[in-house]
Amino acid sequence: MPELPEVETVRRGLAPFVEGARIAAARLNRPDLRFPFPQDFEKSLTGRQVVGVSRRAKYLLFELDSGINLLSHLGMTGNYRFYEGAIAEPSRYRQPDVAERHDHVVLDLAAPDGAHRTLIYSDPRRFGFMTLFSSPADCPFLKDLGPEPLGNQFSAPQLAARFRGRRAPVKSALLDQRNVAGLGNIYVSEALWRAGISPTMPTGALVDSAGGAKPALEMLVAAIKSVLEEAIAAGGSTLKDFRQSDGAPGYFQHNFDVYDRADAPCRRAGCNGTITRMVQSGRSSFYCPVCQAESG
DNA sequence: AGACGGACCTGGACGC
DNA sequence: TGCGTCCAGGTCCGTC
Repeated sequence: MPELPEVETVRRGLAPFVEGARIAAARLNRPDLRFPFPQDFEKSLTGRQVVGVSRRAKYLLFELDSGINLLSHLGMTGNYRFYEGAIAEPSRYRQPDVAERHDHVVLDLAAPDGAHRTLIYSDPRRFGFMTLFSSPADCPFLKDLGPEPLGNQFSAPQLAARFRGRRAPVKSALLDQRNVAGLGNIYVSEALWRAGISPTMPTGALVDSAGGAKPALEMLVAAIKSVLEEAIAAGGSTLKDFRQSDGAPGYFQHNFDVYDRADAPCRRAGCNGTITRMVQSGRSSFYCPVCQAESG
């Protein structure tokens, strides 16, 4: 489900619901997701106020008034839904198609005005996980992440320094969260198409002999930013089960130029190519073999 | 360094 | 209707 735009969409939906609320009770319906919940997980949450909800890469971060933070990764199928009022009073936010047997975490919240709210984490495949941390520098999931692609630290020179002399295909390098944090299989394919770069191009071919970014790398950085910004504005992409927190699907999947468009015509003006699916490192890459260059 | 397969899981789509 | 096979937005780990 979730790459950066989907996680950001979830964050924006959740923030007004949980910020300022107190966690009156935390219930786990099983001992683990992808990993076991930490010791004292419920105890660390109970009674705490949620100060804010932020995002780093594909992680949701709930800041608590104790100084402890709850880190939540949605894996492939994780999702949050919430109810105004007690759980026995389903609201319009209810998603009838979400099986309750995959509800793994239930938080009873007390809103600032005292109203009862319920936040539920559901995750059919359980590739998601939750943990607690105090300082990002000490959190193993956060400490090695590369820059946020929509932040000021992400730039062509920065990527050039990471890519210089490397022979890994650019598709793999962009999925490596140490180079840039938050891209996944969909938006990497889309950004490479926008930049006219083949997914198999060695990253070193995007760097000139002085270690600077070639024009293609400048285009790639711009393409990553534009596709992510547009996807966030569209509420993310819904392939199967992603939902915004009000239950609405994302809309950006209608704007895919290559992802899941195998055998369809390339949309680039003047290009007569056909979108092709290939497998790299066991994952699908979609690209146009005519207009996406194999070398810098 | 990096490619690859397998691992973790469930469910939907498809072919027969 | 059912069964087998393949596929899926992510990441981690071991091996060559």
